[in-house]
Amino acid sequence: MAAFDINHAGGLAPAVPREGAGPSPCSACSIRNLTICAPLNDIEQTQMAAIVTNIEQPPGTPLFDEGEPADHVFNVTAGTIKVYKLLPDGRRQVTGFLFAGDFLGLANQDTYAYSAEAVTACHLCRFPRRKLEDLMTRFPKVEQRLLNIASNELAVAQEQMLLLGRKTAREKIASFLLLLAKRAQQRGQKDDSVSVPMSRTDIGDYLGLTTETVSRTFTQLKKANLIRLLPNSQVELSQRAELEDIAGGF
Amino acid sequence: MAAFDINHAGGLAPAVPREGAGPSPCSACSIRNLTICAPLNDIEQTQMAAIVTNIEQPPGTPLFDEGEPADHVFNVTAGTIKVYKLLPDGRRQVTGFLFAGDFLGLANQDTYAYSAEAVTACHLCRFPRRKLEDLMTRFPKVEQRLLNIASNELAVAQEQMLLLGRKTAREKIASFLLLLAKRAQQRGQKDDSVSVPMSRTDIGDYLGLTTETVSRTFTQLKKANLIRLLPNSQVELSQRAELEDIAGGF
DNA sequence: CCGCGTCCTTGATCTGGGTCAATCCAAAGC
DNA sequence: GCTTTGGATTGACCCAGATCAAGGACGCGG
Repeated sequence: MAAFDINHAGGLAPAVPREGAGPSPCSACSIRNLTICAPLNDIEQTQMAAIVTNIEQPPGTPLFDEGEPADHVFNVTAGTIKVYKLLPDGRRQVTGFLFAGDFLGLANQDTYAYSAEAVTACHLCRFPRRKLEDLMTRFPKVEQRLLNIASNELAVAQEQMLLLGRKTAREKIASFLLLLAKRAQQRGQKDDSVSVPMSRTDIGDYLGLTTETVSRTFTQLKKANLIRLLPNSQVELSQRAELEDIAGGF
Repeated sequence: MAAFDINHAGGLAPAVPREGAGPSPCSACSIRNLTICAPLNDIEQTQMAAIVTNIEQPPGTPLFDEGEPADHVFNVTAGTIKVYKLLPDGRRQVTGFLFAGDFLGLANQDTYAYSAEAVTACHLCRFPRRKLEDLMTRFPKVEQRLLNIASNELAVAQEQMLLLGRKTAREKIASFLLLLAKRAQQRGQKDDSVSVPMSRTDIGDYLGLTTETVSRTFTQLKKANLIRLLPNSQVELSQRAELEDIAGGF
């Protein structure tokens, strides 16, 4: 089916609507309960499916860039996306990593306020923004869901500000690993080890650190027997409770 | 009318609904076009006014604390509020300052995800959350407005992450002053000088710096003739263009 | 007008994380 | 197998901003 490995995490069934697979191609979507489609019944879902395009995004390719006209919104169905902002001299801040079920592209201006790029190979549902807006006035449930998603993201953003402004490198890395673990759990993956598909540079740009500091902090946590670095970018969280303490600033 | 000076900025007419002042006390509200009430007509506005309580908040007093049941949402009508998160050892991250017109208290959990405290004397409209939710299902316009506000705040939060993660102290202070100026302009205030009602500590906690560094950076910008520190916590932005360059990371 | 408390500023010193510079290592190709 | 290549790691050194420590200024109550 899928011609290439979508996700290091593995084991995830392709959540993509297959063309003509039934009355609503989305009914087979394994992550539907995580997305904006969650509150819709079958008939409504079909109308949603009518405006959606399924796209594939190879690793390292841009989905859109900051400043481009914000014509589409997206829903990640498989893979990992990073979103980031740049300063003129190239300094970068990754403002988030997105996984299967995450929504992307909310903008109240007519241009994107940030850039988005595939970290791993990704599948996404793409909605024309205008048409989704039309659909939202018809289905206020979707708008409610979107408001929920937005306020959730706001809470996450505030947590991230606390991290960026006030946490040490050690606390940042611990928080990051636990966040990945929590997100993976939400998607129903095993939690004995976390997939860390992004580069040290991406992690640094997410946490306000350099690659070197990220690397050093990983080794430091490894030497303290709090984590183990496994093959295939897997990280085992050996002492979850202690990591939680570090991440929480205790 | 108002017994005490609401705002260092001065010149702002009390935006508070006075009891029994007319068919809809909110119709006199000078900042209505900034708030969630903006899209409502007179009749709808009256229904909104029926669930609202006007409250006063003396400087330095808490509005609510992180973890408390999130029973109310608020709209600032005058003054300055700070919202922040704490770590167990007392490290603080101020995630935002709120001014007249700003909305506050959005939460998708049943508890507040952050604390809020008056910086200056404040007036706010308080809505019981449950009742506002009922009202939103009746007036989808309000829900739309709220989604707009939320996505706007998200964009602001991402900008702040860029600041916290990747900007220097100098760039942070320049960005901060310009943000205050922009917000003041939105509220229709003169823009030759900005009111900076919050303490150096609050500014530091907002920008991920210490008071000392904030203070030193202010003097540094002053010596470079980019700003002037005036009485009454006013700051004159003498070289706006150059400040913009610094803030933007050029 | 004085005294007091709070915040702000300034100075001296320290340090966590940045910078610069080699390796190291593993996957991909030959 | 060997080489290439792009991260990842590690080491040596540096510096922006933190920390520690005085003063200074200003608003407020008496």
